[in-house]
Amino acid sequence: MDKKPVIAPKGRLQPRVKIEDVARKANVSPATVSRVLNHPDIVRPELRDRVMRHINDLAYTRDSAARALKSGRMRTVGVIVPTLALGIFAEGVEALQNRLSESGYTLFIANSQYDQRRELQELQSLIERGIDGIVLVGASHGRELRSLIEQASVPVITTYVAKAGGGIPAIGIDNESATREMTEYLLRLGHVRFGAIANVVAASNDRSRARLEGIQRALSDAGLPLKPTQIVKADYSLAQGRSALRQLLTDHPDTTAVICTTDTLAIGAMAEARKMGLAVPATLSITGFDDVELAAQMDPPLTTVSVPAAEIGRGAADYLINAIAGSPVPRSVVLPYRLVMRSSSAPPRSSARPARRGRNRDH
Amino acid sequence: MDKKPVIAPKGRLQPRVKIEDVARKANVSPATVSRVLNHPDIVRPELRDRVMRHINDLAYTRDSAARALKSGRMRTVGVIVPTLALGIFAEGVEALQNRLSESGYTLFIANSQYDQRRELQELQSLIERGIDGIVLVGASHGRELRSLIEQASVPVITTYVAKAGGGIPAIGIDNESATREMTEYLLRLGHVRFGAIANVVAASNDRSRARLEGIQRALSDAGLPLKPTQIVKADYSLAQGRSALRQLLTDHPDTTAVICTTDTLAIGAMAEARKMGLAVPATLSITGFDDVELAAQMDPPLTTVSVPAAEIGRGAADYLINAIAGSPVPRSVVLPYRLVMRSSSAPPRSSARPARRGRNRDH
DNA sequence: TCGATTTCTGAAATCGATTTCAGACTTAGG
DNA sequence: CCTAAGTCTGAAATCGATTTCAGAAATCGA
Repeated sequence: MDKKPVIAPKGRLQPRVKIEDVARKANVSPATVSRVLNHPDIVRPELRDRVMRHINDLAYTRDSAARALKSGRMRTVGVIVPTLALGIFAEGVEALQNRLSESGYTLFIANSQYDQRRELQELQSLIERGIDGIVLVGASHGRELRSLIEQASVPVITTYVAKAGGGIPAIGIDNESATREMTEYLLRLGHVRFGAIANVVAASNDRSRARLEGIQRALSDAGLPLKPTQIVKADYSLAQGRSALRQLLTDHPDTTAVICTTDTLAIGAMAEARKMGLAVPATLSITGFDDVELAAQMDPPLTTVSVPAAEIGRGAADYLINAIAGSPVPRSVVLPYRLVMRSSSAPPRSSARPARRGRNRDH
Repeated sequence: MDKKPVIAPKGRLQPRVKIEDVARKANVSPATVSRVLNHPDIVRPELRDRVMRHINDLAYTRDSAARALKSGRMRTVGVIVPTLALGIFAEGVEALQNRLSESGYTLFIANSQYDQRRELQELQSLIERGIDGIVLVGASHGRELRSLIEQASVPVITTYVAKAGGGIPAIGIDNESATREMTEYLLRLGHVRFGAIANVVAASNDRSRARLEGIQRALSDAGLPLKPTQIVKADYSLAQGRSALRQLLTDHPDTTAVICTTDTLAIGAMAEARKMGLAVPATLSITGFDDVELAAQMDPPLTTVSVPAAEIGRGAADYLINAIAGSPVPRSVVLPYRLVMRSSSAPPRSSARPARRGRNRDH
C-alpha cells in the first residue's frame, strides 16, 4: 500500500522530465529541443511546433541549475533593504520585482535591520548564490562590503540616495536638499522657532542623517542655527514621534514649526499635538517626509516630501538589467522629489514679521 | 592602459576560482577539497587545515549552480504575496526571510497583485528556478496552480488563512471566526443597525470574503441579516473607505456600527465620519481588521483584530524547512487572532434596549 | 618484520542543458 | 541534371562540484 507519496527524502520522487525525454518523444536530438526553447527562430516552424507540443505534453521545464551552470548567468538579482516594515521600501521592492520579472529575472530578498554586519552576511550569501546583480539601500556601506562586491565583480546599485561613496552608483533623491527646501519654505512662511525630530539613532541610516543636515544647514544659513535641545533624536516609530514632540515642547514651549525626517514621526507628533490641545497648523506647523498613503488623509493633511519609491525600484531594475547585459549605464541617477504642501503647515500665528501677503496660507 | 575593468560582457572577466584551482595549490585532488567543505570530519585534520588555508587565500566559494545541479537542492524558497504594500504582508515576509536565512535558505519574492493569472506565472517561474519550497497567501488558488505544485512535488504552505482547499496545508488565523466574534461583541454592546465595508472586489481576496461572511453569519444568527445595501464593497484603499462610509450612511443614515474588513478601510471611514461631523464612537462605532501600527494611534484608537503576521512568517519557514528535510509536518496550523477593543467602539447612543450594564463601554 | 585492517585520498563518472562543429539535406543556379 | 550555396539538425564537449569505487598509505596485532 505505498499509495501516499512519501516526501522525497533525497532526490525527487518522480524523476524530473529531462530535455532528453522530450527529445526522444519528439524524435529529435536534445540540441534541437534546446534550440526550440532558446532560439525558436532558427528551427523549422513545423518541427518547432512538434517539439513544442511534446514539451507541453510532458510539462517539461528546464533545470535552471544546469542552465545556470552552462551559461554562467543565474538571471537572478538580490536586494537588501533595512526592513520591509517601511512602506517606502516595500513599494520600491515591489516595483523592482515587477520590472525584473518582466525581463525574466527573479529577485532574492534579504533585510539588514539597519545592521551593517548583517548586511554583509546577507550579501555574502547572495554572492555565493551567484546573483547577477545587487540592489542596496543608502550610502553607508562598510569597506568590507565594497571590496566583496568588487571582488565578485557583480553589478551593484544603491537606492534612495543621490550619491554614495566607493564608486557605487546610486539612484534616488537628494535627501539633504529636500529638507533644506522644506525648511526654507517654512522660513518663508515666517517661522523663527524651529524644532526637528529625526530618526538618526540607527547607525546606518544615512538618509535621515542627510535630512537632518538639510534642516540644520538651511537654518544656519538663515542665522537661526538649531541648538542641540531643538533636535530630538528618535528611533523609527509613531510612538517615538509622540514622545519626541512632547520633549521638544517641554524644552521649547514657544516652538512654531516642527520638521520631522519621516512621516511616521510627523504623524506621531500630530497625534501628540492634538492630545496636548495644540492646533495644527494654527499654533504649530508640522512637516514629514516620505508621503505615505496616510499623509494625505490626516486631519489636517500632512505637508511632506514625496519620494518616488516605485520609480527608484524600476530604475534600479533597469540599471542592473543593462549593466548585466553590458550596455552602457549612467553613473548615477538623481530623481526629483516633490514638496507636497498640505495644511499641516501655515504661517505662525503671531509671526515675528507678518507674512508677506494676507492669505498666503499654503500651496 | 586596460586599467578600468570593463563590465564583463559575457562570462566573468576574472575567471572564477574553481575547486580545481584550490586543489592544485594545495596539492590535493578536487575531491579532497570538496570533502573539506562538505564533510570536514572525514579528512585528516592537518590536511584539512592546509586545504582550508588555501581556500581562504584564494577566497574560494563554491559555484552554487554546479552544486545545485549535482545535489538537486537549491536551498531556496519562494514566496508569492498579493502585494508588499500591505504592512501585514511585508511583516510576514520579513519574518519568513529572517527565519529562512538562519537555516541557510535564501528567499525569492514575487507578487501577484491579487491576480491569479500572475500568481500562476510567477509560480511557474519560481518552480523552473528549482525552489525547494513555496509560500503562498490565502485560500483561493486555481486548479492549474495546484496541479503545477503537485507535479513539481514542491513542498508548499499557504498563509494568513486557517485552511485551504486542494490538500494545501495552511498557517494563519480563522478570518471568518474573527469577524464573527467582533460582530457578536458589537451585538452585545447593543448595536442593531449595522453596516459592513469589505474589500472583496479583487477576485482572489478570500480573506476579506471570509471576514465578510463572518459578519453576515453573526448577524443572521442574531436575526439581523444584512441587506445588500448595508454591505459596501470596496477596493483596498483609504480613499475607498471614505467613500464607502459616505455611501453607507446615505442609504442607511441610522447606522450605528460599521465593521470594516481591514484597518485601512476603517481608518478611511473614521476620517470621513469626522468630516461628516459624526462622533466616533458616540454616534458611530467603527471597527477594523489587521491592527496596523497606526490603529492604536488613531483618535480614537481603533478597535480591531490583531493578526500575528510575524508568527505566520516564522511558522511558514519552519514548516518548509522541516518538509524539505523530510521531517514530519503538521497538517495545518491555526494561530490565534486577538480582538483588540479600543475606543472606536462603544454602545450605541440610544440603544434599542439599554446596554446590559451602565458603564459597559468597552474592553 | 609481515600480513590484515582501517583510514584516506584520487580518478573518473555524473548531474542536465547549451553550443560548437560538422555533416545531411534542401534549394537555387547554370 | 548536376554542382554550389544555404538551411537545419545531431554528436559530443563543456560548465563546476559531488561522490562512488578502488587503490595507496598507515596502523595494528602477532
